[in-house]
Amino acid sequence: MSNQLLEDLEWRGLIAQSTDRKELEQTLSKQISLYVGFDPTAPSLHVGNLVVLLVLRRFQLAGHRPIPLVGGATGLVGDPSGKSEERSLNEEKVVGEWVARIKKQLEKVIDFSDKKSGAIMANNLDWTKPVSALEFLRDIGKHFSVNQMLAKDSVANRLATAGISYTEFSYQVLQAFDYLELYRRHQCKLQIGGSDQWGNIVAGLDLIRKVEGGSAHALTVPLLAKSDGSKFGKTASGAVWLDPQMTSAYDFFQYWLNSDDADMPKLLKVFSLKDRAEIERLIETVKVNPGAREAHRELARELTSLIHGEQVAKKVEEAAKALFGQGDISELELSTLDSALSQLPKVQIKKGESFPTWVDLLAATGVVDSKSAARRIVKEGGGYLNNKKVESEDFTPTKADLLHGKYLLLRKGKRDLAAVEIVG
RNA sequence: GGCGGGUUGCCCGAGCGGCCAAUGGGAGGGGACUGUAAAUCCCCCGGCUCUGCCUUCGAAGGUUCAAAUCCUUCACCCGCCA
Repeated sequence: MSNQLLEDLEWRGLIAQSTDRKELEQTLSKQISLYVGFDPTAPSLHVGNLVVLLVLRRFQLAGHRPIPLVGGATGLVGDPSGKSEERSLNEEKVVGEWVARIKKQLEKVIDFSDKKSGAIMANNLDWTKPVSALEFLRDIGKHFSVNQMLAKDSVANRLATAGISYTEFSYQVLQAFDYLELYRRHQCKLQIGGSDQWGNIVAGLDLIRKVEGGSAHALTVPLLAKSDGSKFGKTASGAVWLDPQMTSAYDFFQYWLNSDDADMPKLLKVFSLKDRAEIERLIETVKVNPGAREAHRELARELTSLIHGEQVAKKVEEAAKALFGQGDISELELSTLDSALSQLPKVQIKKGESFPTWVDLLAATGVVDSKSAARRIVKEGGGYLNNKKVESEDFTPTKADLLHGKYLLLRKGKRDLAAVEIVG
């Protein structure tokens, strides 16, 4: 089974580098504990983090025990890997809040209830905070050669350019300490991370060998890039977050649905927990009938269900169907409309209040950033009310424009939607 | 610690006293074409009470009728020297 897991990962293109493959296979022939660390550098994880989180889930599904770790400690220090400049430190209190939020997200993907392979949540602050600086230097620091630390890519790159503080320089020691601690506490024998984490992970292996004489493994996942070379998981408005407050379930669903056809094989392999046969079938549908976007839809469904729950996923999909449907929007039933619009950004206007002008409405709902932008959009013919183009800036909607006497549907461009609701 | 170079709009990067809201590229946005895709073509891309006004060129002061452009101080970065 172990072999099968690695083979599957390989097929999915999820292995960038690993410690000795044979030994790793052997280790995986029995149930092991393995860990992945997530540093709280933001209030939420984003779809980029999801890649490695799903790999952790794949290991769990194969019978192993995952240990998702939130970096309550490492998040305070800052990982230099992949960063060209020193980062500013976040307040301890803020990081603490982020830790709590990220834990909740981890719980959505990883199963903690199962007895046999139930996950263990870890926070490196738990074992890092009690250690005094002196103890740390004597017990841990002593095992590190600065020469080797300097040779790590993450450090060397920074030395060659923007420089690095002692704080960030120490990061790899902290992460190594984590691995050692998890090895001791839970016999954790494998750490997985993005390919930029290789150096940090190996630092942990070395430490475990020196201190415990034990052997542990490393596995890294390639960093994802889109077929056009741009960074994955970024949109105009920034990263695609897992937190519904930061990226709505609707936008989350749309993100996958609108993925480039050329990226679909890769996206399916990396993000879908479906089996190989099913994924290959879906990839085939992209080739045969790309317009139907069956694969896009399936992936959007699967991931939205995973992160936002099945109920929400269904609603969001229905909303999209209704709002992008061919038919006349005014013919939608009120209940359908209620449900669909509930997923969109919305402003409310009190009954009896006069309507703002078209430009003001667009700006007020946030589909455009400012009134200037709204004017621009209208001038360019990109503003739509109830799916009909409105080209006059100071057009003012009237009651007659309301759908079911209650809603206005605003759209910018092809797919940016918002709603106005009459209340009271 | 000394000397030199740098800090420009989302990013890169021109500008080096008025013609500068600031050349160019990328990212992004709208339109056309399509499939709520890609590629391509056209257009746009600080804000507002929009023929004008306001805020931007690391920060704060100053010189000048006028500063992103000159001067002073401060902060940060990058080189070379110690």
